[in-house]
Amino acid sequence: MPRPGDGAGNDEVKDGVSERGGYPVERKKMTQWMMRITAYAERLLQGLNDIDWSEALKEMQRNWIGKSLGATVRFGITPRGESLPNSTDFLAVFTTRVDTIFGVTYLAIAPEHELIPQLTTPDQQAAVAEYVTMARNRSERDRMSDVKTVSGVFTGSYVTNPLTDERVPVWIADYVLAGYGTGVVMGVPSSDDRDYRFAQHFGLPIVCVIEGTEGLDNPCEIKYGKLVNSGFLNGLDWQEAIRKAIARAEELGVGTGKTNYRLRDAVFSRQRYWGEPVPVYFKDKVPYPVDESKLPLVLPEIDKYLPTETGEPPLGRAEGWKYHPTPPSPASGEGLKEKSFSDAGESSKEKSSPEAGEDSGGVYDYELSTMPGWAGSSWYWYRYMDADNDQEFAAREAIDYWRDVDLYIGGSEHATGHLLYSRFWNHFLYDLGLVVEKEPFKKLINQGMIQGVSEKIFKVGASETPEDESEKNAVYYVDSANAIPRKMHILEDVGEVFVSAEVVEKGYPSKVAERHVDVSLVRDSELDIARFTEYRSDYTQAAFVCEGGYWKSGIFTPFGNGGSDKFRTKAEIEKMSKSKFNVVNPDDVIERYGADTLRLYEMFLGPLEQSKPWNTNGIDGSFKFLRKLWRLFYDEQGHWLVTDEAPPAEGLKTLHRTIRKVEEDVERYAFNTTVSTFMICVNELGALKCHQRTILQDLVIILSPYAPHVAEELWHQLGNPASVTFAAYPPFRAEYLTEESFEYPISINGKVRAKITFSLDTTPAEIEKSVLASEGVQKWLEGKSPKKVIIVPKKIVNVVV
RNA sequence: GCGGAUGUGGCGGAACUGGUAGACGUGCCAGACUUAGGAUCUGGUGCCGCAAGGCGUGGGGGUUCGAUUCCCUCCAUCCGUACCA
Repeated sequence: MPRPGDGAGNDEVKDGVSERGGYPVERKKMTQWMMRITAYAERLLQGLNDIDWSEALKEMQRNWIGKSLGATVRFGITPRGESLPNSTDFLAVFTTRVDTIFGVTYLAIAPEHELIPQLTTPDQQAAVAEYVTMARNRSERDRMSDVKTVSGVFTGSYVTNPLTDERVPVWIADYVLAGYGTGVVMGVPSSDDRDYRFAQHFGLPIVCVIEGTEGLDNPCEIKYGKLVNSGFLNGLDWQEAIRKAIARAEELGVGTGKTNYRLRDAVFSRQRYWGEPVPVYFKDKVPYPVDESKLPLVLPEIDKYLPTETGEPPLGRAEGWKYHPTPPSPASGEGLKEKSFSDAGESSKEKSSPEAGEDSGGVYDYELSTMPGWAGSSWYWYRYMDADNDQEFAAREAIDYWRDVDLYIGGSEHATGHLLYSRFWNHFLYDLGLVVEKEPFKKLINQGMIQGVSEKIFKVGASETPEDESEKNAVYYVDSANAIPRKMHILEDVGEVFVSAEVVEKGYPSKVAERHVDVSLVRDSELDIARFTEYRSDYTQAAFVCEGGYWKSGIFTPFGNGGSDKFRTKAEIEKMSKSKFNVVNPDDVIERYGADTLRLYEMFLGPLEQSKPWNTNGIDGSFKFLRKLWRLFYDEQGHWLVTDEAPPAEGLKTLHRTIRKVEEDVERYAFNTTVSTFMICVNELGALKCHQRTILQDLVIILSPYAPHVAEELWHQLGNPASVTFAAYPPFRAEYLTEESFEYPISINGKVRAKITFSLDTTPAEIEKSVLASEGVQKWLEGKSPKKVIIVPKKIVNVVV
């Protein structure tokens, strides 16, 4: 997690604060190592088509990469009687909707745009300077949280629309982001909501170019259609118009088709201690890679894990941590400055000058920043393939054998972080020829999150503003007869007032604030006041208002309205988090029921992908199941029940039905139904009083991945010396499941009215005959003959009347 | 706004390619054994109705002999994301 003082990438900043930790983020210029993930943007996008991941996750990555197809068009800067200093005579605009170019009524540029000084006319100088300063001082956070306010300023200059030859004004607006596209937006108020708001606010003209938008209150309601008022684009469908507009722009030499990505390069430096040191040293401020013979570079010891006084990262504290190059090593010492990483898919032809860092002595400073967490997490699975290899990250044979990850089960919170970086690294390693698969994770399942159930109480007057004194010690109750809240008691010496959730729901006149309470203090939505005040000694003098009275110092004072004396909490489902006091520790469950029960219960809760609140109601079911299983082996007095008799047909049928179902379920990751299958199996074997070794031994094997501890124990009790994990999985045998007859549900007009059993060799004609003759069906026919009889073998009979 | 997902008993959920809706578990009701039980066992339990029967998978419509499942439409909830031009 980043801490104050760390560097963070764009992707690690959210709403102006660090995504993890929530620290305020400040823009600061510093030299950073970056990973050029943008070079892989297109391949990372295309690769998504080849992997079996959830659509939600793929979509998140697609959005993050943010590919947009569009065009850059150059708007000529109208001479205003003086020449521009930099001979720049146009403003380039990136747009995904060139087709609407006839609707452009202004251009908006980012407040950071470098041409602002040249574009500003003398009479607008003051206004522009003021606006730019204001926009700059607004923090990232303000700019993001306040998206509704329209602001901007006119530069005084005009540009010429190259496709229409129209003159349009240039404005500065902070809704334009300097970092995206060219930092210039062509304002089309009739087709873009932001442009529309901007034009409305500043009274700029609005020209409708999409058929059917003229006369609408807000023309942006229709964004796609045929073009109108658009010269040579008139009558074309918008997509066709884009092609034609680009062609025309290219022909005139005023623009080109262009692809843009939202994805940014990733900052790879961290100004903290714990992380892999970057194997780079500096000579005359130029970075050089550390010679391979000196790798791995190990973190030096330091006295304090804090930045140095001069603001250097913690590694700056290491005494004598310097690089001493090994004498002559022809391969080493290429200046990194000279060496450029090749673009994706191309190999670098550039060679740096060999003598750059070739030194045989001297002492140099190391890079002081360390690598981020994803330096390791982006490729670790290759180490699993060959964990003991200390020569390379994994031997070629190991990689050829294991190739990629068959199934990755992970949370969707890693969608645009770890899971994107890993794909990026893997593509890079693939390009270097070091790995054999382009995509690292063939299939990915997002497991649902186990959420917490938070309990909240309501505190009166907990807002920042000082409360009205007369309200401070007042207690209200709801008169149940007319449901009007009444002010009844003024309490003496009351520290705080808390109000039961049911009272708040019915309307409590004072301002109340929600506060989390530890879930262990709540049972069935009732707060244990005694334990709460014990745990929070600052609340010993607090009053707890319930429907029928209030508690204070352990004494209940009734209101006389017959209401409850229970203090209710409000339950809410949230992420489990210490700050929400809703964390439950599985250790408690294990302590009480054992790890197998917990494991089974978690699987039994529901589908793997679904999030659900942690609720131990029903955990007894899993526990009882394991005890029933045990009782197939031992009776209540602890006598061994297993026999070596030949297994009965019914028992074999149960066993093999279970084997089949468990196999099917594991294929579709439906562990919840697997557990219920085991429950059915044990219930049936119990009813059959089935204690034959042949059956129980196979059951133990198929159960062992799901309840490993008890399975292992029973396996040994059965007299097997080796672990059950080495036992051969029992093959499914269909012959035990053969049936001679089937009980047909007989439905009349789609409603099941009767059931009749037929042997499987009964012909449909015979079935129809006896069904129609049967009492149950005759009753519904009321003498009429049926319109139609549908017989689906081994499924259903439907009689249409 | 955009994108993704999910809606079934009191609760968690099952029903895999259209074929007995509610498996399994929990909860609840009744009973057995018990001095007792957070133990065990048996029976019942979608809703309305004394019953016959009717109604039921978020709402409305459609396809079909038959729809939780397929199509259209609307609603609700959750997650992600956003001045991205």
